Amino acid sequence: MGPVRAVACRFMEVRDLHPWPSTPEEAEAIQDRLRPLLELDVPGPASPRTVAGLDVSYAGDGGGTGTRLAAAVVVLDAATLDVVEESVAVGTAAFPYVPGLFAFRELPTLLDALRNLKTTPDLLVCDGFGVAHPRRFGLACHLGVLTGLPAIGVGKTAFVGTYDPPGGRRGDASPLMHGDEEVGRVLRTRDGVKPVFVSVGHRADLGSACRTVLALAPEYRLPETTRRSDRLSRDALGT
DNA sequence: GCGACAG
DNA sequence: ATCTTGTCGC
Repeated sequence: MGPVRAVACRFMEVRDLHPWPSTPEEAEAIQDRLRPLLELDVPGPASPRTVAGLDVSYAGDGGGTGTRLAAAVVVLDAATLDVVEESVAVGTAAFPYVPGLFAFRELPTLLDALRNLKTTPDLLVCDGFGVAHPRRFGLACHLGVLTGLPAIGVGKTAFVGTYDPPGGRRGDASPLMHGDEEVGRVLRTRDGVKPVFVSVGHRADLGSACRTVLALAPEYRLPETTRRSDRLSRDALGT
């Protein structure tokens, strides 16, 4: 029983705990039920050897249910940024787009892509947020709990929270505050370029998450993990 | 009450 | 997310 099973079994186990939601109320209830399973106070992967980037592309309108989509996972060697493994899965949007319930749209197809992986990555880098979420349970949290793997989120725009603009140089960061809690960090990955929003999802700490994101983004604003998975998912749609 | 709101 | 032209800059 190899790594493939480790991911697949984890998903099956959790999926059996609840039916797929058909209403926003049911979806919120699932988030509330899974949130206690989060492990947030553990030191994140200090130096992950392999890091998986996940992203989804849509064909046509990306608002409703049933839209065709492609989910891609690209595993990189964290030290060299070389591609270790790739996986793509096509499917349909499993839920309408509702801010705060975004994960339910692409989760099934993302898990399909993860299931086909032979590698068990040391860290999942998701497109979106972790605990920087209205109910502290964004996509990175959901994926982390379902797979049992350390997971973080990297968002391109703010969702919840307030912050002061970080310094203008690469590496500068400022806390993303929600109430009196630091739910994430606004991190500048390139001099003079719009920062990204990093938050923890599962089994990771914010400091390690930011260091890893910086290491993954030596040249461009977005980490190579998301750039690679974005390209792969786009290609899979044929467009 | 009204608007804003990850991808 | 996706629909889209040209344009400024490294």
